[in-house]
Amino acid sequence: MKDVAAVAGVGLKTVSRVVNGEPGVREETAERVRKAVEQLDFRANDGARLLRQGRRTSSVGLIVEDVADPFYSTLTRAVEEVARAHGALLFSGSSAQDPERERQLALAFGARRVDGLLVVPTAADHGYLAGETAAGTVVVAVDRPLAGPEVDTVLCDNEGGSRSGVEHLLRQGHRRIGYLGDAPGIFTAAERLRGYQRAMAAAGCESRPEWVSMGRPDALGVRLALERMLAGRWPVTALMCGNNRTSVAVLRELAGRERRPALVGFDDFELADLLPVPVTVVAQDAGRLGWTAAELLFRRLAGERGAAQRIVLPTRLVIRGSGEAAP
Amino acid sequence: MKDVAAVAGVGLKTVSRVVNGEPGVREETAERVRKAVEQLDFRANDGARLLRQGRRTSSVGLIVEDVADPFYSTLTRAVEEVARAHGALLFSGSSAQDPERERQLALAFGARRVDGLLVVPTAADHGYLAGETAAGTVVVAVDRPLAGPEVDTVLCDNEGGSRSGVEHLLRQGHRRIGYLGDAPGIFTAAERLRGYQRAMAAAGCESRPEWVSMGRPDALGVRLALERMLAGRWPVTALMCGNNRTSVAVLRELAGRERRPALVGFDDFELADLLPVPVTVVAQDAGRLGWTAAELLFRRLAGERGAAQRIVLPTRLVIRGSGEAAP
DNA sequence: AGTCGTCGGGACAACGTTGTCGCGGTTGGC
DNA sequence: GCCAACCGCGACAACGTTGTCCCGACGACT
Repeated sequence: MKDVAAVAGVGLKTVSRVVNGEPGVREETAERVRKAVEQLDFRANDGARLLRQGRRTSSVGLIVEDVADPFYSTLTRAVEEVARAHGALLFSGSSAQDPERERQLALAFGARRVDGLLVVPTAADHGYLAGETAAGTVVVAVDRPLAGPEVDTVLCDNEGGSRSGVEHLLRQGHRRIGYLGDAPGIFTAAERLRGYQRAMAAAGCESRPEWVSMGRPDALGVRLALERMLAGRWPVTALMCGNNRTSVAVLRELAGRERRPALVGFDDFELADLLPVPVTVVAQDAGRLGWTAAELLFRRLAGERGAAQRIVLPTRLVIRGSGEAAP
Repeated sequence: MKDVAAVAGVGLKTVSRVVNGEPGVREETAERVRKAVEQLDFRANDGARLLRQGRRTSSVGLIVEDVADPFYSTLTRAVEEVARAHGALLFSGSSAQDPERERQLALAFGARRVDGLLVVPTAADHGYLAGETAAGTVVVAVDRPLAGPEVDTVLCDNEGGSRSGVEHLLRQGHRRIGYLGDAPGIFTAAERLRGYQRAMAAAGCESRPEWVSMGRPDALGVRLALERMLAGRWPVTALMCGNNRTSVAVLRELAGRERRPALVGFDDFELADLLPVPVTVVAQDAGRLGWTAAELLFRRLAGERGAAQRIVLPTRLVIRGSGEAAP
């Protein structure tokens, strides 16, 4: 900047004024400065500006589990849009379900002095975030609550959605319904499992232990679980899948079999409607989740006070065929 | 930091030394400093550090068309991993195919002094990037070349892949093959169209104008194009789709029809193998694309010199069924 | 005892901006 | 003709760090 000032033959502050469109500069002088800016190809250093002003950095951090997952990428896109609308830049990162990575990302974002942090929590303990919130960083938990400081939280109605899916199967006459979900340590997985259990209990169906399988949605695990559920004296006639990945793994596994239980999946996925048996799902709106959380974050940044909110977004049962087969 | 120094009863620089693990501090003093850091919940300001050091910001920017698109989200994830491996943070943004948005993002990233910029170019002219490259920002074009400064570029073999897909259809005996692609202004779309044309020409097939449709993959456009291709005296017996989105739109449109031309899609998509007729595709590896580009970027940052490279990654024909139907 | 080297630690400037203040010159009112 | 008000502009400090330099204390050697 001082080079520009020298070339234009003006003071540093005048260059600053011109660059920032502040008043108090004669048009003629401003023009000289602009010439010099152009000539030297000068671009202001936001980092220095931010440091000097000491206010906001106009950037937010987003930590998801895995951007490559359509659910999170949709969420990310929504957050991007909101950030853009508020003139903020987005730092993003995937925790890959690793609490340590999540922590490192959050701390790195904090060190960069992001104004806000949107996080899909993976860690069991988020005490490390206390420092950030104390320092004025606005934190919003998305998709799952976090264990640590009280922060705004935006969730889906996991239990209710799962229950509605199971109830739908019950209405078709199914009684022996299996449940495949993600590792029970994951909040959403536990909630959805509870939805299944409640629905079963309310209908007076006793769920047998071998009808429930919780774990990572890998092919082998799903195959074994399905074999367990479909064998024996009381094979399940229907399945509720706790998430996207599991639904797909189950479909892939079922493709080769003759016995095809009815199926309802939690979370919609592309082409579900074009499969040989279109898949009935409990849809959640990832975009709206991200949008809501980001809007909340920026409202806080705009000065909104009050206790931490917990917003729960509804799910929607999308009937396509796979969940309507009789037992 | 000065508060910490005051509490610990040491000088500013000593705090800096302790925080950065520099030698030259007695263990006892260091311990006092650490106590004070803890007590005041101090976290170093990376922005200030970066400003002072004047070297690298350890951050890179990534501009894709739309993170919500599985292709780009996979690419993004790969870039994230590489950035993480090099200790860098990632700014990301979606251009939404809007050249002006792309420019704004690039400029904003530049103002934040990112070390490098990975961009999937949308704009027709990237002259505005000249300033960045001149300022030392390393730019790498991904998926498409950019028109402007000469920069490293990582592409897929669009033309070759497309040609191989069409050749596959020709081998099945098809002669009347239609092509549906994205707007011809998009580099990849033009390349793939050329692959189709070359393959047809090489086989001595004359492609009729009504067999080719280029445009956004919306339902209506695709429907009209299909009607045109499937009607008349010379209806196509096979289709080559220029991208993911188009393939899906075509499948959705075809689902209701009895006449089902053979189909090969460019770019793989999830569940392609589970559809009623599993879809044969020319697969490109988005992750590898991102990985390669990011590695290249960091090699440049590490000081690698030399002329701008152009790396072309191969595609892979994945045979699943839809492309093997006879005319 | 004097000299030298080493080690711990602090003072200060600088990174690239911007907020504050004040200076010199012009204008306008009496 | 004098004073006030105003305008355009620059000097300077400060944001939170770190690189450089230097100082004082202490131990070891002549």
